[in-house]
Amino acid sequence: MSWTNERVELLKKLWSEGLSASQIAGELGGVTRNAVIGKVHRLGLSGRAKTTSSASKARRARPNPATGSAAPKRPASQPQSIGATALKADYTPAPAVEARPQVEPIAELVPISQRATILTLTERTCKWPIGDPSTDDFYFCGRQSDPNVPYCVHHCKIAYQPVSDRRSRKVVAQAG
DNA sequence: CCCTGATTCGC
DNA sequence: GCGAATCAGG
Repeated sequence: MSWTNERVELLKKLWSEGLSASQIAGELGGVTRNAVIGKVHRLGLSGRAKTTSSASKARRARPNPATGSAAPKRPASQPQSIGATALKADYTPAPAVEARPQVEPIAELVPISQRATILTLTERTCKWPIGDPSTDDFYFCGRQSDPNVPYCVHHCKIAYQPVSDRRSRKVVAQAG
């Protein structure tokens, strides 16, 4: 695949919305996350509003295996003011396939950076649905989970608790 | 191990 | 320009 105008526009859009490079690569198709990152840099889009995770620290790269000439290139650190585009994704995630467990108070404690959409779930991400699938406030917990279980440790506790326990837990949560 | 973005450099 | 390989970091 090549970087057509449309694909570049979509890349810009998704990148500005805060999607990760691998997620964007999945959306575009036919490219790897490396390709996406490379393109982002060539477009001068690097450095999003808030560094997603470890953006600010990685600075060194390959130690020149071929030439042996240890010539560090220019850091290329232009300020690159990014327009304050909305961080909120406006694509509508697919509705949950499985029956949706009750929304628990923990939902609001999921860090935004860890939340997942139906598109970003893997075997190792918590699939606990949060919010109403018919709205665009819907997402999945997205925390890391064991490959063998559908939920993170926290939601496993909720999902596999006896119903009576769950109720009392909820009452407490609502009261407080 | 999973993941993230950053960087270099052969093509 | 492109992107795999490689890096540093959570």
